Amino acid sequence: MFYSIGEVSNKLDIPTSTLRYYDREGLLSNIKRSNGGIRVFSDAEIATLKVIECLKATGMQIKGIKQFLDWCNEGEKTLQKRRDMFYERRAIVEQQVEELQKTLQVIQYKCWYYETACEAGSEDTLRNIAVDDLPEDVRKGKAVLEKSLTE
Amino acid sequence: MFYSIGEVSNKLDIPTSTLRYYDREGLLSNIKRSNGGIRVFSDAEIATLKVIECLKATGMQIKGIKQFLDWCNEGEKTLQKRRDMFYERRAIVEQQVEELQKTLQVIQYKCWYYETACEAGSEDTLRNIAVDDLPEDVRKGKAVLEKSLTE
DNA sequence: GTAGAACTTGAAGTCAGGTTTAAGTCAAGG
DNA sequence: CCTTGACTTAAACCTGACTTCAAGTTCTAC
Repeated sequence: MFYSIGEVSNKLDIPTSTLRYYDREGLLSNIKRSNGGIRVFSDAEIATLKVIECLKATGMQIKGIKQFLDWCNEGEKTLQKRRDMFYERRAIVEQQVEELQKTLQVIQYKCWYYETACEAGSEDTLRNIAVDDLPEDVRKGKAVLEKSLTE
Repeated sequence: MFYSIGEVSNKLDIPTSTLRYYDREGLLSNIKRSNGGIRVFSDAEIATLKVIECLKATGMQIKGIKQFLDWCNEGEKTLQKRRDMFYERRAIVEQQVEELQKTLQVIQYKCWYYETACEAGSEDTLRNIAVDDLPEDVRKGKAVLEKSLTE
């Protein structure tokens, strides 16, 4: 139920220096201290840290995460703000997934390209290759790389 | 066929300062100069910049991208290294997509949570909610957040 | 041939997100 | 009491990826 900073560090695989940094930045504003001044993490802080990790994974920066956590502390009058923030995050993450999948297609084309080149021992045969000679699944990747910019 | 740094900046939407920075870091080692010393970008550099953007999008850092471009300049003896690099990148990006989709599920749960709370005007009803009361598509997101760490 | 826009450089500055250091304090076991 | 390991702080430091600055040069159009 209660954890030291070292225990939390092990459990969540976050360096203690980072946990202290988060606290310094106001991300753990409700954390209790022992009489001696030592941080006492509870399940509430564990939950907060998981949300922090999640928001970080969406590319949100510490400032923005602090804003959200501050809203949480302000109570129910900020419910809409928090909802809107998550709606916005959802749109951003959906966009990121799309981008990443486009990137993956290019990488897949490159994998095919280099595998073919390695088999042939040279890039020569690949230089003037027709689209029809490409495997179905790597055409899009090549097209992304060659998309004209004057349009 | 040939472009000034400003034209490339417009076409690819990359600041001129960044293009100069890439050059300084050795990412455009083959770029020609005019008699006056002004950079002359050709389609080769445009292609290089698109690959740079792609690799950056996979989270690769400038150093690693330079390594790859150096291999390209070393000729066909580095074909395997380049192939292996792209194989590794593919694995990394596939992992990133997975992670991002897990994150998206959590965000979707949070969207549902706050939408429900906003409708009710309060978080009270949400506090002791049973898993069965959750819409199918947000259960996983909640589970990710609540996954125990002691296992 | 001159104005003004666009280019050049090296060096310094910025920003986010931590990490490290130094000097000290706390908690548990012998 | 004393050691040992985990904790505390403020402040300095670090890295990556740029960006900005200052001072000067080149290119383009008239």
